[in-house]
Amino acid sequence: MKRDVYCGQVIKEQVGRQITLCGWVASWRDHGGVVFVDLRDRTGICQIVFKPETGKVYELGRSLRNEDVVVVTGELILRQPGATNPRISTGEVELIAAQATLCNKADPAPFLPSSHEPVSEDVRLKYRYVDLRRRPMTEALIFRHRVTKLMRDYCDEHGFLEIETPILYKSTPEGAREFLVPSRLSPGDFYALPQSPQLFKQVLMVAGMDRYMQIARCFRDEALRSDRQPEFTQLDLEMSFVDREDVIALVTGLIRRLWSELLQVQLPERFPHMSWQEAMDRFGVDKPDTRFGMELKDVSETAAQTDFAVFKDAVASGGCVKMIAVPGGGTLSRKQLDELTAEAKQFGARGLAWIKLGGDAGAGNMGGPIAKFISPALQQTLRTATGAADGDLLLAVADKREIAWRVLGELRLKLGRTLGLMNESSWNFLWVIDFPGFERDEATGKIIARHHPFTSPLDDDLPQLESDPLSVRAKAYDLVLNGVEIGGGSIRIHRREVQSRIFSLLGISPEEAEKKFAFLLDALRFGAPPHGGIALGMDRLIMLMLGRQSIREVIAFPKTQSGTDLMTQAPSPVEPAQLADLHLAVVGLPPHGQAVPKHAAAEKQP
RNA sequence: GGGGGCGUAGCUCAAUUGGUUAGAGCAUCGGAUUGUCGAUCCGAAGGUUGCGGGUUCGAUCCCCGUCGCCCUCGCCA
Repeated sequence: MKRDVYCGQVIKEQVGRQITLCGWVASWRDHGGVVFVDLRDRTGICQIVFKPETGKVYELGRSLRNEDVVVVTGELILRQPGATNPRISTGEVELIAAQATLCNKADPAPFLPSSHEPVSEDVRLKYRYVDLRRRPMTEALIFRHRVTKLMRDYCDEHGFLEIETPILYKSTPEGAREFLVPSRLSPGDFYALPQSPQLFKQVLMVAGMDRYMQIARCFRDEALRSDRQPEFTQLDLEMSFVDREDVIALVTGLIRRLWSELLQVQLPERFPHMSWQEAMDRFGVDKPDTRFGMELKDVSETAAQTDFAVFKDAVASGGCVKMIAVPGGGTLSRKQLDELTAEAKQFGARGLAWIKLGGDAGAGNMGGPIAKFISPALQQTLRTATGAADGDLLLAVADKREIAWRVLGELRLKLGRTLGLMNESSWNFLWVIDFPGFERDEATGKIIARHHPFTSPLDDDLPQLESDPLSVRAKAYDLVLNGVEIGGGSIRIHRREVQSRIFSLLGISPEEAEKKFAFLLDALRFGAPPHGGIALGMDRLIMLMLGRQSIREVIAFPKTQSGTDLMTQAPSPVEPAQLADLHLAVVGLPPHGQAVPKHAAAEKQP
């Protein structure tokens, strides 16, 4: 071991001692007689001074360039007064080089980790090892380590066992599209990579493990987003003999500890709970951002009395009219309103009605194309119902309930962002509970499980499972932070007859259920305790804790939006012999050897 | 699969209405410089304007195609 101390951790107490530092040249300044080198490692930076009287060591110091790797030994001294650098933690000391070894001369880096200039993301991803030397990235990985460590400690203190579950798993084509892995030993058969360890953790409860946790990798072959990767990490939990509030209390405690120890923020002992129904009615989404108001108001009754046909027809045909009041929105231009309308149409609305309060129409009046259809008395009712005043803007959607929720929910978020209504420094946690257990698939008309088919219905709603399945609520819960879903879970079904009723409701025949979930159904027969759990999205959680804009900023080696790894060039073609071993043939593409990896086509010739 | 944005030197960006030899900062290379810390000064080198085609006397600029990255809808808890 060459190193005595990390660059960022040398302290004044070590002044006068001979110490050895190892690291990368973060910057160099040659003043002819004296050369300064900033040496960087994962902890920070320490200034090295090379002086002419050291001969060869000085000459080596002069030759150092950015990102060279060196080991330097020398005396740590206090800097001269006035020569200190308050911008780095070690700015009051410096190392006078007495010996130095150049471990590896570096080629000029594609970009400099110490530069303040932003670098385009594809370049960063291609040279990720350089990118990870940048302070924000190093800090993100260190922070991530602290989060997982704390989670493991917390779970350990609460009696959880960390148990690994298989990555090579059985295909269960419910939910997201799966990644498949061909089996060499069973020609023609495939494993799937798990979307989550859901069924294994339930089986572990049947096995009597009582409390299971895992920092689990999950795989989903779906479109990517700034908050979605094809492989991502969850804190996966499952507990036996618990009910909803037990899981919620445990996770609340974990989150409070994370915020307290890693962010020095004290969160309330209990996070607000909100039913799914209330979330939709007030915010239009099942993961409300409660950092600002502008809530949805149902004005169907009033709207039906107006002379505006769109409103009357919507209500008459079983739909509704919902509004949001945009504070100060009266100043929006016609162009901006047109853009909002276009946005509304993108989310499924046929149109967007708007009313300006006061302004050109005069104090206490309403303006805009539909104002004339609303009598003064009804105008007053709308003002009261929406809480809007002169200078504000009312946006209205008249449609089916689901469309009105969606459109106004999305517009609310967009306007909240652009108008700067959100308090960026607040942490609004929220448990959303009482989700509907089932919904109707728009395309097929079939009843489908909203969460997954092993979610237990609320005991009170069980009697109406067959008569009115869409009214059945589930023992499911989501944890929402500032409008982002960071976790979700449920109490599971532990009785086989209830599971059978659910399968039958979902149109899954006993034979089909047997084929897909035999092991789980077996397990439920052989002594299943009541159990439930939750999974927290690690990547999103850490992204939010650090205030980053994308989960790629908290993942060491993320993939691009097209699922490629720019550093390793995965995925890539494989040798014909490999395919033959797996009894696979690639069809529908140019013959092997002509097929060029998509991302390689634009590569420049060397 | 649909919509949008971007692509110029190793990196970050300029380049008038389509007009002469495509510029700057940082990095790199050479030189100067004994207290800097985003060092400074002098000099040099560095370009198939992602790729292919088209329009034009002339294309970084306009058009078509294609590849890549990002955002977004669908999709996905």
